[in-house]
Amino acid sequence: MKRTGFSEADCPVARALDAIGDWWSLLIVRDAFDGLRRFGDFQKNLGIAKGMLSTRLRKLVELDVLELVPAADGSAYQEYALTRRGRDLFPVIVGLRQWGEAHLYARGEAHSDLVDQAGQPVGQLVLPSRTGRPLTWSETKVRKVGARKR
Amino acid sequence: MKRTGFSEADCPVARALDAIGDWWSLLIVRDAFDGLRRFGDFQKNLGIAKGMLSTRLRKLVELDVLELVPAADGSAYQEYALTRRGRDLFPVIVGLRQWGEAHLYARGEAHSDLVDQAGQPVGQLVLPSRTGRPLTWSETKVRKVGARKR
DNA sequence: GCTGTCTAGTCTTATTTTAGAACCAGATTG
DNA sequence: CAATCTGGTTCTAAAATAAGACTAGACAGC
Repeated sequence: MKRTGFSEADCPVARALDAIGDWWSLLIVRDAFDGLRRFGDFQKNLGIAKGMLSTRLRKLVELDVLELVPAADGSAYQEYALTRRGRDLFPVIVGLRQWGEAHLYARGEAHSDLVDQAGQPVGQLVLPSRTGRPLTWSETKVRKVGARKR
Repeated sequence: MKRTGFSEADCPVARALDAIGDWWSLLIVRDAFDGLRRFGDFQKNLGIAKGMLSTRLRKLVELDVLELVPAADGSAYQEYALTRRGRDLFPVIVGLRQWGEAHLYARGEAHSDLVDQAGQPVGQLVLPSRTGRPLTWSETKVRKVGARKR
């Protein structure tokens, strides 16, 4: 049957997942953060079928997460570049990275790592309160503002 | 063909998406953060097919994101509770929520909102450097430590 | 400026996943 | 102790995915 959609949901989490919550989209965005920009580069790096990649890139462009720009090397080809909206996914990617790093690797198992410009490992993501105090999950709740459920 | 897997990937983002990056898992976890614990509650709230939910819950328990505990009301039923590993997904959910909120709603459109215990809206997720300075995407890079690609 | 190769796709097909409904066993309620 | 609620499992049709064959236009060498 047709896959369930959440593009109308009142919950931003549901809407976000509806937009980019499939197997490939966030991996494409991750690669874009790593500097990949060309169709062939994504295809080689991810090992994704070209048809899938084509569909996904088209959707990401439609969503204004990526945009088509003239190739940087002056050729007639085009490249996929992150938009502002795409760059705003940075915390999501980092969150997944830190969770995966913390819970999905055996001790000593090789994995890539996020570092700052000086090569120093970055800290953990922090959710600040309005006053700047770090908040944990148990100190927050979801307030329903809309009309419908959730 | 069988869906591609990334459980062996060197990149923690890929491994995390392999574990919880499907349409439903993160929505189930979101609901768990909102306090839902029973099969029927998830099923009603998400409108998910029971077969899907059953499969997803089993996988989340296997991954140790959720665990089965005796029902809080003393009945013979069981409930699904977030584990430590599940609670650590909080920043991921919040990241998706903030992105969705910022980019997927028209001005004034109703949506749910994350607030602290005093009812104050929370701030944006922050990625601090080791010294505590907030970092943007352009100030970080991925260091490859493993043997294989990415 | 012709030929071969590269890029960026589309199309086709087999297989897997999903949605939705029907069904069922054990627990709980009246 | 009969009806209903809870928490599933099983079945089927439709949709998504993977993988490879195919193609049009760009580009590079000669």
